[in-house]
Amino acid sequence: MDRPLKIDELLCFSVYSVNHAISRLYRPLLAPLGLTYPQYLVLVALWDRDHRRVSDLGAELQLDTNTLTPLLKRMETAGLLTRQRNPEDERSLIVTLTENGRVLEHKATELTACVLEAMGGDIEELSALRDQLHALRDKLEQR
Amino acid sequence: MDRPLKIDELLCFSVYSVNHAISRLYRPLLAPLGLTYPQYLVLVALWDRDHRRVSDLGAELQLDTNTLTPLLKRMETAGLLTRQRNPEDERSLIVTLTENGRVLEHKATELTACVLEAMGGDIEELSALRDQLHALRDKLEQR
DNA sequence: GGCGATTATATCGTGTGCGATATACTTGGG
DNA sequence: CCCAAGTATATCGCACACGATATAATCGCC
Repeated sequence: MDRPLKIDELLCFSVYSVNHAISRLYRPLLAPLGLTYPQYLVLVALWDRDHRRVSDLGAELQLDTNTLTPLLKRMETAGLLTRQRNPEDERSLIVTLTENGRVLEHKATELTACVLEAMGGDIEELSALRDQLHALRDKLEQR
Repeated sequence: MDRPLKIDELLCFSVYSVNHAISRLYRPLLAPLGLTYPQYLVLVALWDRDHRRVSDLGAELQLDTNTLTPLLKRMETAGLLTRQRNPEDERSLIVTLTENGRVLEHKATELTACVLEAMGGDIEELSALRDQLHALRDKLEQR
């Protein structure tokens, strides 16, 4: 295939494009909670496992501290979490959800249902797509 | 499924995550050409169809002028394209590739091959994934 | 032909992402 | 015990995204 590819033929563009579409889908749903989409992803990670270091969060979300530090500071200001130096190792910072941050998990459940519905509602199909994307991500990361 | 989802179970996160992985893959490949990843996508669109209005580009790339205007200005400064008011309708702006911008298409061919290889090289599989993502994007947009 | 509505682009402010660099703390070898 | 190397987070600068708003040109209706 030597012919130059059109934009809609590029897998990378379809990923780019779907990512923005998803972000636009979440925006109005998250706005009433005072959350941005990346902030919501941080919360999802913290709801699962709390009281952990910034670098742990970063490893899971694939984000470095140059992104996470200001993001977490905004979330701290919003009263969703606390940032405390680890007494065992003063270099590291422990991120812990506040009651406010924990409570949002309930509201997020409806949100997930809403997103699922917007995506067509076929869980089998969407799970398969997710697994293919994970496989692709792993391929890209192992380089 | 009432159980709260973990981050790796969310399709939206896998898309988010793959998008960043792809962007990180392209970055070092595009850096020698002086391009960012979004700028590259603009070029792909322009290589296919040149001499068109900002809003046309925006419709194809799903970007509004608040993103495109500064992006295109940077590309104009870099000598990749020109921005000229349409004489037929002075409201609109016609974007045209310069020779410099057109020439990059050749170099991009190797780049596509490199990206394909990083993604595993199975064109059938990757095309199928792309088509699923397009279907998802269309579902999300029609809301 | 004038003027309000519409359209096309631009500007502003905020929030990510990320490369490069800085700072604070800990560890390990002499 | 001291200091160089390593580690964890922070800061800086730049480039997107995008909601909200502004500006300039055109259109349509009377």
